[in-house]
Amino acid sequence: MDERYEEETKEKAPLNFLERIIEDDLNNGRVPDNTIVTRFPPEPNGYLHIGHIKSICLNFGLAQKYQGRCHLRLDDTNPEKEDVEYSDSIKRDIRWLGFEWEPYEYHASDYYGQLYEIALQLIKDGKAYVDSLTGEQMKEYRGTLTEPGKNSPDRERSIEENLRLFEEMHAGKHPEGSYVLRAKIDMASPNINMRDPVLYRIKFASHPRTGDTWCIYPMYDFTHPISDAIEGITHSICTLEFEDHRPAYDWATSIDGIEHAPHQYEFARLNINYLVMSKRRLLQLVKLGIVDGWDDPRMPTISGIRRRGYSPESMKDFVSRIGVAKVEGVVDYSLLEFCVREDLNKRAKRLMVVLDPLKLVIDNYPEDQVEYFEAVDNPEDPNSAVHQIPFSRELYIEREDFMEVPPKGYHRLYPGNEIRLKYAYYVTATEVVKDEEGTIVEVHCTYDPTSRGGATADNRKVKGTSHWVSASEGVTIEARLYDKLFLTEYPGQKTGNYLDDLNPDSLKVVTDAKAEPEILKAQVGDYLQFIRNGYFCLDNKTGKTELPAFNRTVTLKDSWAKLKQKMGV
RNA sequence: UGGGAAGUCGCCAAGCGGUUAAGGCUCUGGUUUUUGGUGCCGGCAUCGGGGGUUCGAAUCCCUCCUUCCCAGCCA
Repeated sequence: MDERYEEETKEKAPLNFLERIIEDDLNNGRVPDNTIVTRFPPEPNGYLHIGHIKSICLNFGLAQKYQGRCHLRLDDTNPEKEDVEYSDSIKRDIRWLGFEWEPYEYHASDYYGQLYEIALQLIKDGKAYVDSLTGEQMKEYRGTLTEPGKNSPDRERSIEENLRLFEEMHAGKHPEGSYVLRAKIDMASPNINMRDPVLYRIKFASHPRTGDTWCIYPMYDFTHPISDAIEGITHSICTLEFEDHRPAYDWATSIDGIEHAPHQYEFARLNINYLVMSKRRLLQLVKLGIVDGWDDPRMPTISGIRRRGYSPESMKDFVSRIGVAKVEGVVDYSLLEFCVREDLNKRAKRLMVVLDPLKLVIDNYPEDQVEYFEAVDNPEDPNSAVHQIPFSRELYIEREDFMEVPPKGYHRLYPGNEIRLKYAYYVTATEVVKDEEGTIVEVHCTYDPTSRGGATADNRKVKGTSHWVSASEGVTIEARLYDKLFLTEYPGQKTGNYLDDLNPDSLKVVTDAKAEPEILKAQVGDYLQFIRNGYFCLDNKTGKTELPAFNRTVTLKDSWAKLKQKMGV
């Protein structure tokens, strides 16, 4: 009825700058076959981390949105650092996120032959030369940020000589470091990347894919743009630090004979506070044994995230919420947690698990009786299944849920107070049993048989509801309580050493948590909520050995903890 | 001091000469609740500074300031 309303609901979500470019290109016929082609080009020299998720979602997402395609290209031009172990993990991680590249899987090494031919052509055209400067000398000749560089003495070497030398490099006749092939561009360029960049270096290293076929390997600035061109990439999206390389990219895609000219666009990489993301630091955490491996649940690697219990859907949602721009910012860790909680709240099966057990004895409950209560698997789901929970005279409740002398605002169990045991009965604490040291070892209470199911006919209210586990029927599990790996927003900012900011309590292992028997049905990959404690998942490594181990994905929001802190309790 | 880029709420981020300057997270009031969870309702910025153009500027121009990236035979 209201046209304006109609229009508003039809209104498109705002486009990010890349979508705008693509739509503009599409609308102006600048895209061959009207099919955009992107690529995700990781170097197989480490595990993918959460920062890569942004790039993956961008490249695959854009291709999906505009009905194009996205290639997976392993950028393997440095055999010294790369390994198939990494390639395998990269593929596993992309698939986990729900993206598929088949049949478009490529390797930069697929193009070594073509790259070599192009290099030869460049030499013949007088656009590249073999340089014998040492690394040290090259640095000197390169100049500085403010001073121009100067030409290498080899810059005017004859084409024949260059050809001969390059072929000899290829044939393995020269040792590593003796020669490189350089582009002849401009040693006085204000852009250092254009001061005759190295195209090829000699490396007598065995390549994971090409073995010992090559002893010269092409550099990124040469390989990447040409790989893009060969594959028909239309939009080559990378991070901001490559902005300075765009002229080199354009130089390479303008080489005679290269028909398709893709374009490079740069976006700001993802930064999240309280996290370290560089491959160097992640590798160090693994090597120093600070974490359990690349897939330690505290690691921001995709494999760590997966083991921690984060869902791929929540990660994609996270990426879509942070947006895409050229501003280098730092996203709040709280947004990440929000996305995980939001998704898990909708899908996690609820279970009662007591992490810090305190025995609760119901004095007026029949000694050997066991009765069952029905629990909803997921109250967020109107069609949720249900399961049964055994109840008995002796139970465990969370130690935090009882206090002998409660502070103001505490409405859990304390002497004389009545609370609800979720799904079961109302109980009132009557007596406390302590050991010699004065620690509470047992709480006694009485229950109201008419409150069966957790409500009474007189409709009287209780302020607290606790979860519980039957002492006789419950099972013991291991729970790994993960917290942030770092204590500060920007690890290392103060001392210069990020290891100084490690959180000593980033992992607490509880080996005597008590759970309702239903937990034994949990499978790897299931999303669980331990009621009032947080989201958990069965660890995907230890599986079910003696003690099933569960990893805490994230806690529930805890406004009581916040209140307590504010009151200074 | 060379080149490249960026500056809109505590954090992301829309906005593209005329809007009460979207939205999300955080924070914060209230409400619902057999999870102190969830849900629901509400609160929270004049756009890095200064000039100018214009009837009108976050949006255009000038200038200053701040931050980030670049001197691997890494990617």
